[in-house]
Amino acid sequence: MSLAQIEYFVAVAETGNVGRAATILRIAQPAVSRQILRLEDELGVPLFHRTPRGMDLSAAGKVFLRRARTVLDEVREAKVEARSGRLGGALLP
Amino acid sequence: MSLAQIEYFVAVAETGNVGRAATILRIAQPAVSRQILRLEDELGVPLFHRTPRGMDLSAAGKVFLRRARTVLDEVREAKVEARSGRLGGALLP
DNA sequence: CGACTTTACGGGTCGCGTAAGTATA
DNA sequence: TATACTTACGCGACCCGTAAAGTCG
Repeated sequence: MSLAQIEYFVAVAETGNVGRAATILRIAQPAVSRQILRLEDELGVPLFHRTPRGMDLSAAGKVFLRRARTVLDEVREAKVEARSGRLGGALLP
Repeated sequence: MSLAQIEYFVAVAETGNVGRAATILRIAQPAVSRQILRLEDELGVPLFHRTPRGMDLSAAGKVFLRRARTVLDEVREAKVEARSGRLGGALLP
């Protein structure tokens, strides 16, 4: 699993559409489709139900989405905090 | 930034030693050293102080370590939850 | 039929491992 | 000189983009 896969997954989940997610991510549709498939393969669970109109989150997908967002948020915060030297909520001597 | 870089960073932070971290990670030392350098370069902040006896966390490194552990924990939980189909704290019909 | 997703294929990039180099007490 | 980190180099794997194929209401 990679951070890129998690980003792609969130984008597809939010748009319900691989093509639209790809546009937002500024990459081609097959790249997004492949990484979603690879992610599902690694997890062993489908994250979406495929319909002729797009992608619909499965039960496992809904669960995964929460964690995926948390991961991306934490990564963003980690970057900001490390760069600014700010402490993360705890006081260290 | 990649999940591998975060894993390597945590391993080095916990061992205080690139070589030992590499052994734990079952990869060669240069691989670990390079990813740490690349991570520091991306953040623009040194995460460790280099000493003749190993690597010592910098202030930024200590801050980053908290977030790094959270990220890895969330990723682990995401996998487990998605595979088991368990809900993440919310009740859905 | 129509919109969407998936597979095939070629090229560029990234990461690892081995080996050599650098630095400090 | 001993220990640990860093750079050089060659190779394999991964990812992307374009193009073609498959799927389902």
